[in-house]
Amino acid sequence: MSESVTPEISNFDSVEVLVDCPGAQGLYLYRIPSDLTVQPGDILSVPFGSQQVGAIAIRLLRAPSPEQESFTLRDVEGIISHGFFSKNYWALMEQVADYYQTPLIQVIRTALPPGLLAKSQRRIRLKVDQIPDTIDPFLSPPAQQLLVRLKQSAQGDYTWQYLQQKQKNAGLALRQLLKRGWVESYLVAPQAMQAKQQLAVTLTGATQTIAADSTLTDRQREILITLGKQGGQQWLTDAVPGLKTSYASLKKLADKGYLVIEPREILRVGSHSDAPRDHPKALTPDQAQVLQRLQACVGPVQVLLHGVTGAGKTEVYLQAIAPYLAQGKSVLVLVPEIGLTPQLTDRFRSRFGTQVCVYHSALSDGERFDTWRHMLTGQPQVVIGTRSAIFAPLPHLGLIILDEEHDSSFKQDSPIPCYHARTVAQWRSQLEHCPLILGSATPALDSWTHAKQTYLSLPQRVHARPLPPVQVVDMRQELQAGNRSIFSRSLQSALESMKAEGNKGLLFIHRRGHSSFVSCRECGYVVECPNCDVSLSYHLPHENATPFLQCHYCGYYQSHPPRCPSCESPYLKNFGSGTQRVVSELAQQFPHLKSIRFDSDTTRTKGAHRRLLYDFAQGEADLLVGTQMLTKGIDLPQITLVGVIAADGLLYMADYWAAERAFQTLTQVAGRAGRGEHPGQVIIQTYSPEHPAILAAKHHDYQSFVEQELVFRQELLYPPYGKLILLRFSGHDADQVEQAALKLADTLRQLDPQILGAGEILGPAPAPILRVAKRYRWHILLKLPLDQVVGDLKFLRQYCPKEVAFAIDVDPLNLS
DNA sequence: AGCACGCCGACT
DNA sequence: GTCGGCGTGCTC
Repeated sequence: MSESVTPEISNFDSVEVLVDCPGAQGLYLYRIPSDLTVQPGDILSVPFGSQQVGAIAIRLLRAPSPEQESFTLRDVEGIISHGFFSKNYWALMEQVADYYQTPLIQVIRTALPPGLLAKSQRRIRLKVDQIPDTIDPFLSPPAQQLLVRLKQSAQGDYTWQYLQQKQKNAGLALRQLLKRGWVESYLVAPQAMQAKQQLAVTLTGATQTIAADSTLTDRQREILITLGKQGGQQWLTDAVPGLKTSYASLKKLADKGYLVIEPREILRVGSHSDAPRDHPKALTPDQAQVLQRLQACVGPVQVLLHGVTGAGKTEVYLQAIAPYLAQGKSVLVLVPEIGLTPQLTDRFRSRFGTQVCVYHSALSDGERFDTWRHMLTGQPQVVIGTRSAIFAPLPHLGLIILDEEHDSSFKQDSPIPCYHARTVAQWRSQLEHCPLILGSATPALDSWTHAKQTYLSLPQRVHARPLPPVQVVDMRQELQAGNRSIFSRSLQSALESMKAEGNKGLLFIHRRGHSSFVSCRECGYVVECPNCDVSLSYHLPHENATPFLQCHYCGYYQSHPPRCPSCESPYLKNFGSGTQRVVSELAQQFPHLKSIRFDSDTTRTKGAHRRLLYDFAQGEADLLVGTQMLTKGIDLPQITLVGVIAADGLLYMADYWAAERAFQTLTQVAGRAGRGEHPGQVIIQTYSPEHPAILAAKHHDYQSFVEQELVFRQELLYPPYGKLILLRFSGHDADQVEQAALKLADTLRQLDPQILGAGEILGPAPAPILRVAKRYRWHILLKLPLDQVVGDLKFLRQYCPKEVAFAIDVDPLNLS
């Protein structure tokens, strides 16, 4: 597709663009001013209506003659970023938009760092000198409120967006104030995110003459040599304390021509290389063989690396990556949640130093922007990121790795596009012609059945350590034997011997909070969330705290009522266990065991996750009590015991892949035990000891679990033997949402043969939890044969009233 | 998203 | 009869 570069190219004086504005889906034509050189893929700023918005150049055109224009073209205002979308990258965007039934601009928005598609901003400013001393008493309350708010700021100046979200009748209020001339409204031109500048000290090439130069003092020579040893360049703010010198001394050396001090873009990439340097470790024969096979991979090959927990996949990744960096290529490593894998990030950092950068949504906008810019430089680097990092704009991509590829956080539920990073990675590997490694101890069934891939396995743990034996305890028998504790007798004795041997353990429980619900013992009333159709969980953060009730769907919380809201009875009791309850029961039954609670409540603040793990590893506690988080990225050799308090909560989730998820979670959490010198032990407590997922986890038998599960999937034509598309409807009005879903299903059934072929339309049906955060939710599930070509479904939106939110989720994992 | 244009109810 | 509310539609 190489269009010949002829002199005629200068005739392309206009450009079709995609504008970053909801409701403006088509392409718009703009004139290119003669002083700008625009190419397809550039990110532009264009005037659109009254504002300036971000836009992507799609293709260049010769401007239509003025006679045939029905409107006058406006000029492209400026170029925000040049030559970003390569042909491959563009194809990836289109493929995502097409497959996931999403407008292209939405995909582009997902891929770009926030703040790049800049918009002009409306601001409101107080005209202080116009305001009379005595305020008109007839001024409407909203207008008075707005006036008060504006007066709060020293400048009397706020963005319109801020004011609107702060105050309900802001529109009305503004008009009244504008009419009186007390405020003015003005537009601020969009400012694309700027790279930050900072002074840097860099050695020049003149260093060879250091020894010979007699004008240098010994101290100056020392500074130059130290700087050279430390890499030859530093930020000025680091160099002054780091070299134990002053700005004046450095300036003198700069004057002598040994170094330059100049402003440089500071990329807030956060790649501190304070981690101690480590070196490639000796591989086991299995690892070495896998590495060899990986190194033989060229082109768009997909590799499934199936390694048991503790098999040393990370070391294999590290050694597989090194040659790519040496060749000047970059590598993309996707992990489920970066915050949960500080150990992984640390290992990459200590192996590759500053060539590693992390990219995920918890970074500040500035950091994301800078990391993104750093990727565009094309310097060989390893980008470790979460789901959205699959769109990292690395020019020379040599390898993609998805670690823990079975993890469902690679799938986005909302907002659209509801993409799966694994699927996008497969396309990207094809487009970039580079290998893709999917790594897991419990591969997703989709990945397992993928036909065209290389299968590599690491069936043994490193140092021939055994997988921990798994004991399944039937909790019904515990009760019969008179044990009413949440800990089985086996777990109790295992905890004691663990402590006696000076080892550590993990206790896994599916729920956070203290108890899953609160109910009245007289009338059976259950306290529910006012916004969602779920019961409130009982929370008791620590022993002496005031208990409160919280909704795990919308975050609503309230105090614990002293009496039943329904019958006034004082006998309200909390049922079910969560992490808090486990911690407090432990404290009662095993006062000598110290535990750390490890769930999204205690790890919410920045760095808390890392700190808790550090404290635990340093011996501050014997046990880590937590939720799903325990299954990811914890690799501590001292852990010998893993207990699953109640596996049942995992088993009975209402979707087709509940068993797969339960098996994965149990296997992953079990895999945390016995990674060090001491052998591990796993105890799973359950009321369903015969459940296939439990039996498979007990025997570490991935293969037979999968075979069994695949039979079930095939019978019901669920993935990977069928394709699902979920249509989600939600809105504040229960009737309206239901009607919209019904109407759309009707429309779909009429059109069915043309669009869905042999597909099945299930529903519409209310979502398993009808109401979440005051929004009613309905679903239509499309179940299609694998070979069914699905046409464009985006047009369905037009059958849905705009008060009802409509989303298309292709290959949904979250069916609630 | 913003903003204009245009249609119905409370007021001079 | 007008002012001004807000609902529908366009922005190259």
